[in-house]
Amino acid sequence: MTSRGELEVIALDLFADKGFDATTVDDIAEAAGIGRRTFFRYFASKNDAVWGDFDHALDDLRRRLEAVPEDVPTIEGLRDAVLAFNRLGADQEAQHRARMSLILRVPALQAHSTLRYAGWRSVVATYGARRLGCDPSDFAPQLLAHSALACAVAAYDRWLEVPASDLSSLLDEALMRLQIGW
Amino acid sequence: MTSRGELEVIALDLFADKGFDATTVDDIAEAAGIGRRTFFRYFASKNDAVWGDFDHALDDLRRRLEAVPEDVPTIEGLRDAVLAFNRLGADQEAQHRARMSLILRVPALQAHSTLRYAGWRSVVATYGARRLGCDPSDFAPQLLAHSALACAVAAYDRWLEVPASDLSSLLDEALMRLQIGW
DNA sequence: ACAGTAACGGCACTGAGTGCCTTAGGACAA
DNA sequence: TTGTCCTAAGGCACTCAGTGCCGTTACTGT
Repeated sequence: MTSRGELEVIALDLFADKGFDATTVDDIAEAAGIGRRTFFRYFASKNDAVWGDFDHALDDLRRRLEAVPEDVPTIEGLRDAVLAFNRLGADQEAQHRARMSLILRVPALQAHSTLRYAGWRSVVATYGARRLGCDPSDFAPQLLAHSALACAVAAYDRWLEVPASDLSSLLDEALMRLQIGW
Repeated sequence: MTSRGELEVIALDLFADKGFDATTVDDIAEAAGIGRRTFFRYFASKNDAVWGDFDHALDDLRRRLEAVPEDVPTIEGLRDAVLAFNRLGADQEAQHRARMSLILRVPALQAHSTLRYAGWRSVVATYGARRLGCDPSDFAPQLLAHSALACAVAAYDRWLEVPASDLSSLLDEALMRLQIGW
């Protein structure tokens, strides 16, 4: 009996070892001692194994955004929430780097990430709509969500590029740009 | 003898007819009267058939950005170039809508688009670096490129969502936001 | 002990993408 | 005309992700 979390660790280890593309689902299943078919009961795709329980993590972001007081300006509240959402303990840093390096650097995962980011954008658009007094499907909150995501991804990309960099600072800098414009 | 362009038209027709996922490469090859193997000599993947000659189109954007005069503010020059790049003749509108609808609405293509967008971002980052007096790999031009792409994609998304909308106006509005901030 | 239910996983299939190798056709020199 | 070379074409066989179907195992409550 292997839990979803354990399976994720096994997969991540193999990806780190052999690379994502060179690791087959058979490899993961064999390493975990489960059937190949069972892997696909835990994860909809090989790609998804890298994302852990992202939907659950999004609940955290959603709660943080819902808790932003009305008197805090929209973008400042967004920035605070995104920074808190992406804050890591020193012990998680290496693991998170490995995970994000896969997501942002392996073409197959880079492509797949777009589908996962849609959930993130939806959460941000809902917050934006509340603050702007409109519907989440309106142009403004959608544009805000796309733009905020762009800032976050650019910050992550930079963080991976520069080993000594601080993720929080980069996110802060990027989202400050979102606020003040170019 | 079928050219790449003709093959693209055949593929797009089939995608419109049966849907992207339900159309196999075999279907396309058969409709074009070529071998399945030959299809993959024209396009690296089924996804790429939707994109036409995007690399060639990017050359156009690159030239427009290179031609932006020094005395035009960075974001204004970017906005002018992006608007011109995305200007359509009335005869191309329906076709472009169909193409972009596939790219932005079919999950497989939505995912794949990220890889194509990288080229677009690279062009914009190069422009940004020139105007900011730094390297294209620096944080600022990368952030600018990510942010500008977010605006463009959000505008396209809205354009597809609202049948009567005007793409140029939406791009203009989104890139204006990039300039003035939130 | 037994029926019901959910997880497990084997099997066979589809479809994308790839490497290898053969063949057809056009260009060109002798 | 004939031989040579080169390139586009494509057949074949393979890998691998993902899926539907179905039998089996194991755990639950009665």
